[in-house]
Amino acid sequence: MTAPVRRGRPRSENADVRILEAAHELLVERGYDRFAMDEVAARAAVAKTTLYRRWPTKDHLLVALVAKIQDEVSVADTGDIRRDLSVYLTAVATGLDRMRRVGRDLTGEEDRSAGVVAELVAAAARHPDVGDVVRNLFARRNALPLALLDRARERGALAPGTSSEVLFDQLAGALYYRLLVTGAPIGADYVEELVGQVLAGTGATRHPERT
Amino acid sequence: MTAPVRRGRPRSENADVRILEAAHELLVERGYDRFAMDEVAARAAVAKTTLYRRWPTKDHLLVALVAKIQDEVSVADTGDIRRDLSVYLTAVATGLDRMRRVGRDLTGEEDRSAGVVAELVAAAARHPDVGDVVRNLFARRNALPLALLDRARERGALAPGTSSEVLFDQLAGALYYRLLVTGAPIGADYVEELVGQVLAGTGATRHPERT
DNA sequence: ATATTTACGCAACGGTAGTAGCGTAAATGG
DNA sequence: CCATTTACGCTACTACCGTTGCGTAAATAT
Repeated sequence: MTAPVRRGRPRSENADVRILEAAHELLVERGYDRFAMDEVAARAAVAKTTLYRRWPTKDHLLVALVAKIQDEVSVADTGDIRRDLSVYLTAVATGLDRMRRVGRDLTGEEDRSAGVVAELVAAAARHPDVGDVVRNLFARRNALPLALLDRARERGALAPGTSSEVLFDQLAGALYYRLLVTGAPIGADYVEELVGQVLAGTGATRHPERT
Repeated sequence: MTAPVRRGRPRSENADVRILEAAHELLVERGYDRFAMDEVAARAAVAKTTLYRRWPTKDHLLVALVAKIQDEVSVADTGDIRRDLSVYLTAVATGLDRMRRVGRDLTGEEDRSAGVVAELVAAAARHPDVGDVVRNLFARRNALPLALLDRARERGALAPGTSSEVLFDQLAGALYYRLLVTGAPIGADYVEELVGQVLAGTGATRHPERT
């Protein structure tokens, strides 16, 4: 798949590794907004121009980094759609909260920290190509839970007319809305109530059905 | 309520007006990220220090500006909760889309523009006090539709157990999720489907009831 | 071997956010 | 009238993002 045999001096893979490691450290230490390209270059022992040869802006670098390190959220399919969704969304909420706190932990200073998710959203809005990466990221991330909903409908656990996509928007949207906009807490009880209320209209059985 | 009779030279109200006007113009022309404080100062014929005496950062200024100019979205209560919600959410979606395009219109250049909403969300995550302003903004903005849902439940058009707040999260959340994260389009048809699916579980009558 | 191509490091630069120091202007309090 | 207090304008400064120019290093092509 990849033996392009390019002409000039090849990119230093070593530099790639060192840059991404330094960036990872720095993101965790400082958060998105206090993250400085100059310091990445210094820590990776690389000229700043080498950074910009690979990623045109700080946003591009950080989105690429997050895309690389984002942990997959596993999806269980026990046949009990209500339970499976609760478990999945709770895991997502935990992950989001951890992302939100990145850069806040080691500094006892004034809380000017990032909110990585919010910054990624802004970066996606600033640069169309970053937006593509972010949307792709979420598309891959959401594929499994969407498939879960589709299977549930096929087995008759959801009303046939309901759209999996809209259903997922209701669930994930509520979480992100609270995280990014209202700042309201997202506890296990909230997730439970949300899933219950979303599934109430779908004819989901309160107890699991087997295929 | 306010005659504090302060000691020294008073703030120039004239400067306040000129600054906010200049900022408004500049935000519309350039969008959030290309908005430059230096240029605001120049256009308002004011020293840059005068800006920073009033708002500690660019984010603070722009959030204050948006809070000031945001247009109220009116809420009709015809007794048909399904219809009222559709109308309301469509108005919100239109407003959001207009906000998203701010700064893109007059430049034929490369599309690096802002997405005011995304930047506000990021600003709220960066500065706790800006977060307070933003949350307050949304709380006021959402008061009327929430009251609409409460009245609907009281008159029996919604199942008694359903939470207005969670219900609203499903609706607004789906919109903002599409706007900020997935970038999926938000048409009138989508709003219709969303409202239908959200209300399906609430026992909302398909035709209005009168009290 | 030599030419070509691409990457690297280095240094300097322009643009923007935000800060600091200082002299001056406009208000209040005695 | 005069001291005090706060606002204003001006200049200069630091920090960071992103760019440019140039000399050098490492690969391929002939």
